[in-house]
Amino acid sequence: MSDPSRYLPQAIEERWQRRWRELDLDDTPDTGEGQPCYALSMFPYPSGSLHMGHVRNYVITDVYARVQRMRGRRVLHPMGWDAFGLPAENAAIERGVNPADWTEQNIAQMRGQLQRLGLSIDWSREIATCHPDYYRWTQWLFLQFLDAGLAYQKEASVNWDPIDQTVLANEQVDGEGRSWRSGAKVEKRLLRQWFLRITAYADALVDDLPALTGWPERVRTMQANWIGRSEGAELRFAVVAPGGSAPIDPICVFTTRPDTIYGATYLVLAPEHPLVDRLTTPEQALAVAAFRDLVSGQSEQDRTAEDRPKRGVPLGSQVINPASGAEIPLWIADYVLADYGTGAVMGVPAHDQRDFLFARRHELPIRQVIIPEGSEADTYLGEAWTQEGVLIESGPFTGLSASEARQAITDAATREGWGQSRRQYRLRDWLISRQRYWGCPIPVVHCPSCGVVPVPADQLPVELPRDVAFSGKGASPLAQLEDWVNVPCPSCQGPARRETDTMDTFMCSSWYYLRYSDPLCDSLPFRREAVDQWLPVDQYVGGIEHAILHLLYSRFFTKVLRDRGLLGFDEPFERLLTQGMVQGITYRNPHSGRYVAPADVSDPADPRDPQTGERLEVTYDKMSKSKYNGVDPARVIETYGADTARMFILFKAPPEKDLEWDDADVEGQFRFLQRIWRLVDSCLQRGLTLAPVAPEAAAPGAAAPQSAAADASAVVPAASGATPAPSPASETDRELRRAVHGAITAVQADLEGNLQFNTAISELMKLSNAMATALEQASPEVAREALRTLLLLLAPFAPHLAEELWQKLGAGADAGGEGSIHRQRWPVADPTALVRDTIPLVIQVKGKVRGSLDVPADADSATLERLALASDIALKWLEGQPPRRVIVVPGKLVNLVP
RNA sequence: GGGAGCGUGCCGGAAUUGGUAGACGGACUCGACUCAAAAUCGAGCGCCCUCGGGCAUGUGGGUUCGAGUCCCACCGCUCCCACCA
Repeated sequence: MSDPSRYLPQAIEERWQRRWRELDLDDTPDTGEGQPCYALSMFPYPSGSLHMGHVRNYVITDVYARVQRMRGRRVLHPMGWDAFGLPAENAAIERGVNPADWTEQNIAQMRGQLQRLGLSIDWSREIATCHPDYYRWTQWLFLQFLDAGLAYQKEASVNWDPIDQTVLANEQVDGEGRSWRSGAKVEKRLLRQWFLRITAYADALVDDLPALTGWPERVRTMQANWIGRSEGAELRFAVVAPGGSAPIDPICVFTTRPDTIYGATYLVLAPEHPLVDRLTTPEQALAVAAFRDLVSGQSEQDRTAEDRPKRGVPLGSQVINPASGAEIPLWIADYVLADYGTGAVMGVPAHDQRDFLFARRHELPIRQVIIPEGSEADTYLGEAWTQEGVLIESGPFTGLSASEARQAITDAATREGWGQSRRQYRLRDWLISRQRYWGCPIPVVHCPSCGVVPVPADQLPVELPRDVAFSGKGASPLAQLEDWVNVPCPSCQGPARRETDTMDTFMCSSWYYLRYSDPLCDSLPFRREAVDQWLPVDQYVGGIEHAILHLLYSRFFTKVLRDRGLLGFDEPFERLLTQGMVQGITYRNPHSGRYVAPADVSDPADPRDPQTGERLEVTYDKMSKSKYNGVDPARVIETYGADTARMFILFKAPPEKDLEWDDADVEGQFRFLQRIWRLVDSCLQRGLTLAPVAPEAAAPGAAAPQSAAADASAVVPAASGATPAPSPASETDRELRRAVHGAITAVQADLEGNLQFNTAISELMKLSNAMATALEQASPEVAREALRTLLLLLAPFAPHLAEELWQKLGAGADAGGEGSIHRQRWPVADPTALVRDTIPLVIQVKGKVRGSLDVPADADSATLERLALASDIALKWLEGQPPRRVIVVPGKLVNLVP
């Protein structure tokens, strides 16, 4: 028989998980009392195994959800699967398994692993993006975009991932030109692709960022940078038509510095600019062709490196500077990008460093038109002057400040018809088509006579055919399926072909949080009343890697659907927590660069390479197979239990910081739970138990509705469900009650605003330490109050242990689940318990702490000053001199300044 | 180059937002229990010291009765963007 005095998590966790499921404890109350609260984790890709990053993510959300439930709110806490994607297709190619089957198996396995963590998830709302009853609505939403003119096809130079054999969106290529998934260097290809017009919402996406005060500043800045709005002007330069040829439209440039127009001494086009051929003179044709060949052979990476020499060739034609009237030469250069602005730049060497370098290299004139205030024009410029200043040599604008001139010149251009102000964005439209099988089919048909025809809504979903041949090469496997591809046109019934590209999986994940509000709805993606009840998400938790990708796309979707009248809010996620990485201890031989598995390191205090005996370098790194530094959550749960894993991951670091996984620390966390177990056990041995709570006082929603006052402040007199305040007799009782109610106040503060689980748990430790010494001397009522409170505060963090001890102590009259600790109300602090008769008053002399004095808690400033001056401390440090100044901070300190 | 953030014991990290720096935990040391080990319990744990104290929150300055917290400069680290005109 197992020793009842020992904490054996394995013996209790599964039992409670089963019991809670029977009681439907985690069901979402769609109606009833209490404010709705939506707690959401970013849903996982079903890779087949849960890793520590998942555990951290879901535990954070779970604790949040559990606390909100105990505080009387109706909580939606769902889970689902971001189930389309390449790994399934690759498994099909490599091992011949069907992607759908592979995905289903992985989901089943991961669902089991999640359930072992004791997460309070409403599994009845589970979704998977690869199920037809989900992707039917992804397709329906795509058609909404199409209908709104926000989805279109165009031929464009796009990012091609040579490993995954598909195109990618700009957001999915990192700063080094690598695919976010495969890590391959992407290539540029000219292809006809589907885009969503996210740029139409660029202003809204930027302008609404400041209002997202519940988001980390960092994420907001990243999004603003990514959208990259800049204000400037579009200016038109007339072309001096090459001898006798037909007149050519003026060339547009975008500039943020119209004030420097008089300094424009040449104009550059991107080598790919469509006008290049027409503007090249016969003498320059060879040179231009050669240069364009050179550029097209370069990778994006080589081309955009900042420190490269700026190469280019003149086209032979001239344009007219619209402000000065000067004829200036036209060039092409590799430092001008075809897909930003107009693909054309006015060259102002004196006031743009790139233009400066280009002009020097190609001996183009450098004309200074802005000088620092109070200085004179330099005869020799060492570099471009890019800051503010005063205009010179600028016709009627000479003498204006640069900022005045920006406005004045733009106004003049508008008046005279050679330009106007313009906003430019770095953001490009979102490329959503993928040449892969395992994704949501794009629901359109290409008809030779009708063009692009949407599949009618009543024919959705366009289902993925199950049996296809996976080659992994070239076009989507769907294109090979003649039976599937050839369909009658929905419009004219003539022969037509289905679109064979599928959607970027980020399309599926851009609206899943909306579906959870109404997961079974089969007439719409969701009903307006359901989505408006639960959304926006109160607390969203996920990794920083989605700071731009998923979070930007989801904001875009929300705004479009709002404009279509499908929902009634502007932003999907009210508060966002970006949790840090979980890192594993990593051993590396600094000479060979080889990684060594922790299991092969015999002495962690002096880690040596088992082969060479060399000293190993120790770091904490993102867990990965190649570094042998992964920690398997299943193993941790088996060894220590889910409660320990949950507590550890929350305690070890603040949630948004990276967390260094260390088995020794996990051990320490287990010891804490064991101490609580023994604490309760010793109470039971002495016959101390808790009385069952009356069900009507316990059930959330059934109890008095959570009032605004109770929500806003922890420090209100005990409400329903709380024990009547015992009248403590002894000093021990008073101290214990102070510890208990101090803990309630502190934990409450840590869970409000910023979620500081680490300090909340340390408060629980302090309380349990205080109870360990005081419980036996305390009166039974006070001891019971302490026990009850400790377990209630512990319940969201260690749900199984808290429930087990709650029941052992007899607090749950477990009928219909009302007696579960997870149906109890969150404790409310009693402010009178925190009151003390005397407080320690710090005595400072000249700002240095010299001691402290016990003084009556309610003493006024004058009394405090008198007490301080009369103290031994003052006597000693003032050496009889009266202080020049006395600063009294009531309740805190007295500072004597001699 | 532009932007955001960070720097506190051996380590992870606290510090009511200007009021006793180092909460809580880990590691470590000593002690109790034990034949022994583990577990558990108790004590210690920033540095220096002549035991009165002195010095300490990356460095240097400033504001203040009082600065980890505010201001200026510098050093170092992390992340994002970057030939974006």
